[in-house]
Amino acid sequence: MPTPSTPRKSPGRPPRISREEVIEAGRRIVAEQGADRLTMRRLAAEVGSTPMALYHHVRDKEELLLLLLDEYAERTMRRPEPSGTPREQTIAAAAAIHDALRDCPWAAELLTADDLMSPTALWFVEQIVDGLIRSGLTPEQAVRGYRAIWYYTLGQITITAAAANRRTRDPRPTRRAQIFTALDPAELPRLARLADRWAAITAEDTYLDGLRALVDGLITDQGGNADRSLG
Amino acid sequence: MPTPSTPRKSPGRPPRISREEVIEAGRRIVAEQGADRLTMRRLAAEVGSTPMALYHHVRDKEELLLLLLDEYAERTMRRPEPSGTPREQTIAAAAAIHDALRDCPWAAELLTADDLMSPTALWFVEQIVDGLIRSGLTPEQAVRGYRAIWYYTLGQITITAAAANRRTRDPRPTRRAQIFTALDPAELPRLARLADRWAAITAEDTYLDGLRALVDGLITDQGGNADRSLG
DNA sequence: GCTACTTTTTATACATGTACAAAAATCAAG
DNA sequence: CTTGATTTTTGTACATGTATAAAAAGTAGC
Repeated sequence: MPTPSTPRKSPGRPPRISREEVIEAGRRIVAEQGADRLTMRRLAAEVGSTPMALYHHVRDKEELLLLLLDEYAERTMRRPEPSGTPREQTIAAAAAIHDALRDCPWAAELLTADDLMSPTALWFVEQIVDGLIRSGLTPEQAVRGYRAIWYYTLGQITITAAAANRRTRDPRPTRRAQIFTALDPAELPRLARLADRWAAITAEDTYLDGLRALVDGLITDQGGNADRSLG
Repeated sequence: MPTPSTPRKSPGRPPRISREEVIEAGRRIVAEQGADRLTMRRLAAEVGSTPMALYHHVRDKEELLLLLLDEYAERTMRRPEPSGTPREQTIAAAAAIHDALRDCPWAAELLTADDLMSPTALWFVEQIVDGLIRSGLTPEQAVRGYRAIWYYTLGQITITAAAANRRTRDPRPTRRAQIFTALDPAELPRLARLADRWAAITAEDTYLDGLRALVDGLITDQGGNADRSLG
């Protein structure tokens, strides 16, 4: 962490690359070649240095990707105008996070690690929590509710991203297909009857339906005195 | 896939190791040394063979882990006696899956890939779907509801497992801590006011609360004619 | 110039999953 | 016994993140 408080030249070997340079080069590689082509060696070549030199400017590859994600969020996430009930505000904010992540599939596994998002995305978290509080939850309940929404959202992103990956990279029949064709109707009647429709149903994008159900459940389960006016 | 339909000896070089041997050795390594010590090279040494020989018996490491997970589920998951409303049945089945995965942290990232669980666990899926249908949902709605529950459950497991990993391996302060101490109360009033309680609240295990909310929301959102009798 | 100290860069090394190709070990046919 | 076909095993190689230690390049004090 170079402290430029004093403009005096700092001791030590002068850096040939900067943190900003590294991040910028990473952004370029991801944009031009895709996130899976971003390796520390390629990145080093891009900035004209060696792999290990990068580690003096970013802690590890994960931190670099989180920084890229911050930039991405700041560039693309737009705040919706405030309108609708608190419930709708919560749903809109969660959906905005979901949409941003859906278009950025390499981000999913990152966010399982650090549980919060970029500074930019915190505004959306605020909207979710605020909507829940104005729906009648206590602040503590609202935070727990936000966590539930976050679990649901990240789970959906992770699973559908992985499924898409699987389809493009490996056309072999999935285990699900094999198992579902051989279900015992006596043991598992519901699943057996649904077997042929299962693939189609699970291929739908039902994020919003589940999100609405979850938010409704959170509001009615834990907040009796909901403020349903527009505030 | 050796087809033992005809007991006649098959041509080709006779195998020195079997699929079952590989799986058993894998189980042993995971039990004695932990899942992160299970590498293809160690496994090969354990069965007295070479790494690449394993690939004639399992497709890749992921398939091996899925097989181990099947075994684990079969060994540990116990069916609860059928009691309670359909709603409670759904919740109990989901909670059973959750508990099994919580005690098996290496499984989480696996299941983001293949969207279904072991044959043993399918019984619990049946219970979830059945409970939703008996609560008034159509079969299609019930499958979508199950998916929502699955997203929520896997998201919760993944995130809390990753957080635990982080804490044990890297005591550096998380980004969340740094960001939350410097929140602007004018921009993000709710979060600023909650900042000091945030860590404690998000450390709680609130899986069941969220699950109940989600199931309630699924039932009341989409099924008006719920069967609330015991059936 | 020389020494101590600090910061950045470089070189080397390891563990990992697994692609690829060659080799080995069996059976059936001639 | 030889030849081919088939299956399993083995050996080699690569790409990856990153640990570790050494080297390089500067400043400050002498």
